Amino acid sequence: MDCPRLAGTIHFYQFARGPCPDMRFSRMVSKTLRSDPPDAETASHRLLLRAGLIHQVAAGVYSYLPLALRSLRKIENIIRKEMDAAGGQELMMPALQPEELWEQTGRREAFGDNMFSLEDRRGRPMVLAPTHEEVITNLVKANVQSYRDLPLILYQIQTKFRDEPRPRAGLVRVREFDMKDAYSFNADESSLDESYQAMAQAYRNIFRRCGLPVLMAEADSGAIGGKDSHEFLLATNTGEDTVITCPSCNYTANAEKAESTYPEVEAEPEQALEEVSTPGIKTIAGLAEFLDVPESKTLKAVFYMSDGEPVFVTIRGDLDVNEVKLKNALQSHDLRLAEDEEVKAAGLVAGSASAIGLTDIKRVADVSITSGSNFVVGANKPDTHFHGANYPRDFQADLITDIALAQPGQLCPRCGHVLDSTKGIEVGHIFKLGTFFSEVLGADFLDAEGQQHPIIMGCYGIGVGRLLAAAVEQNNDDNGIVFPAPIAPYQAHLVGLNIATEEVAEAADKLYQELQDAGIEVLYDDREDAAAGVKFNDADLLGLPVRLVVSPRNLKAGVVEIKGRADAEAGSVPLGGVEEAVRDRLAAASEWYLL
RNA sequence: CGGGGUGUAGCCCAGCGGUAGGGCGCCUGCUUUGGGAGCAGGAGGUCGGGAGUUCGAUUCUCCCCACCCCGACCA
Repeated sequence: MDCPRLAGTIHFYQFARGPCPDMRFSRMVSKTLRSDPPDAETASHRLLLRAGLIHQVAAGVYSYLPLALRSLRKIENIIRKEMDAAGGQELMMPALQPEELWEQTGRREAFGDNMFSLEDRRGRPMVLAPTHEEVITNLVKANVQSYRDLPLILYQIQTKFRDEPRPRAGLVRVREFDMKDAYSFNADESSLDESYQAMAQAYRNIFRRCGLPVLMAEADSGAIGGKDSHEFLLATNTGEDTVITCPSCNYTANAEKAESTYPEVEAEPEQALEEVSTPGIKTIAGLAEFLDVPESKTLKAVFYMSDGEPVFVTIRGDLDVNEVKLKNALQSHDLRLAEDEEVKAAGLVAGSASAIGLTDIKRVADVSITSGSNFVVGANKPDTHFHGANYPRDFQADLITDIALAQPGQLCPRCGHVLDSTKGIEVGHIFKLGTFFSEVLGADFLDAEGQQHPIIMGCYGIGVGRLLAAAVEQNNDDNGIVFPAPIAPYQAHLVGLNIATEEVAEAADKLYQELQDAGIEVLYDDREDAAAGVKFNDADLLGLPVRLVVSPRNLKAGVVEIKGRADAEAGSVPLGGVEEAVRDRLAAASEWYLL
């Protein structure tokens, strides 16, 4: 059908109002799906596809349709404002980069198959960048020579590429994605800390202004780099990460990093080491039951391969190994569970192994083994265990440190309260990098005394597309998305019922125009051939914050129906008062995050 | 990379050794309009790709590819 406001004026709208003009439903490219896409299992994947926001091109590669793009732009603009307010300068760096650049820092090998690579026409190896530390460090190296040029915070919002082993859950883990990455450059540690704190505060502001409650969690800082690292996560049922939280003192940490304490096992007089027959017992649970001892009175043996070397790990039976902590403790590049043949080759008896008598293999133990006594441990022969094993009398380790996985129900390391846990999607990560990149690439500055130092760096990322997915994951109901108002593609969904009748068409068109003139973003369902039920269901599915209904019934009463997406019941307002009512609704919906 | 699953119309799916069907959507007309309407007519398919078996393969066999889920992986 005709679209008078668009006909012949496409260019005007593109320039006057950005790439996405206000929209009539009948002209919108995307279609809503009547049924759930069968392959999409998580809520955000299902709803983003079904509502017509995204379209899959390949595994982990999506097109973003106009509705999604509007939402992404809103998120980006919130990010821009906060980054600028924190002193950031926006720039843009290339996604296409020479592979050589990555070889200089050793990260070509570190990223391995996770990096997309290609050749240009001259056969020169190129990569698609997964992140931009190399490029930005060189850029700063060329532009900064003095402490007077520091500190500096630079950021970009750009497409990143990572050839993930397993893309999943729609926009949650993809191979091409929109990301904001920022980098700080400082002359000393306290200045780095100031930049880090400024970014942390900017992040809190960003998520609040997006209408999204966020968890800021202590995080593992990984192979490269410094002391501090925090993740920002949205709590969702389907998150990839587990966060340990303390309801009392607000200690919050990724389970990869989290510490915990657990009740001390009562110390007993040491008993003699005594062999017991345990036929067919291979697990801690089975052992504890068979011998009628608590699991905390047993020791668990786990076998790993660390950079090709077998490692024997001992931990108290009621605890589990945190592989990230173990990897860090070993300074290992590649850590994995040992396979059966490797266990046999090392002369170990799976199910009945212990450190007793072991000397020709690297032994790591969790600190938990030092606080208990008279443990049940493996006897290093089949179907046999020892009773009364004690550290260090009966066994030792080459390295004893905290390698235990924190679990809900254990106690907070700060205040002793019982810990809780939640699943979440990581949407941001901030990080003190230190001088790794500036040293390798020679980004130095002269201090006030004329001394040369490597610039101290930090990096700060937000996954924009993933934030959209996480927002939908966190905000939906049986009927569809419930968009937080600040990142909704449009603020209002104007539905015309019986729109073929002249009075309704006139009134709805007029209202559409008035709302736009008032600066309210409106999606106008002007379809003549869609039944009322279709329109209501589509409105619920898209989940815009405010729904307005113009119909013969409402017109007769001189009103327009108004309903917030999250409201149970609709209300009505006089025709003249719609704009104000919409503003009230939007303001009410955003009360908490505008505080 | 290991395990499991799926590829048939824009979407969801059925089917079968004899050359393809339903629902939704789409087009035309009529009728209808407050929570996924009705009637009539119509368009739309290299049945993921290749090879093999067969008189004949969408169907059986083998190989490959793509996608989904679980795991590994995720500075």
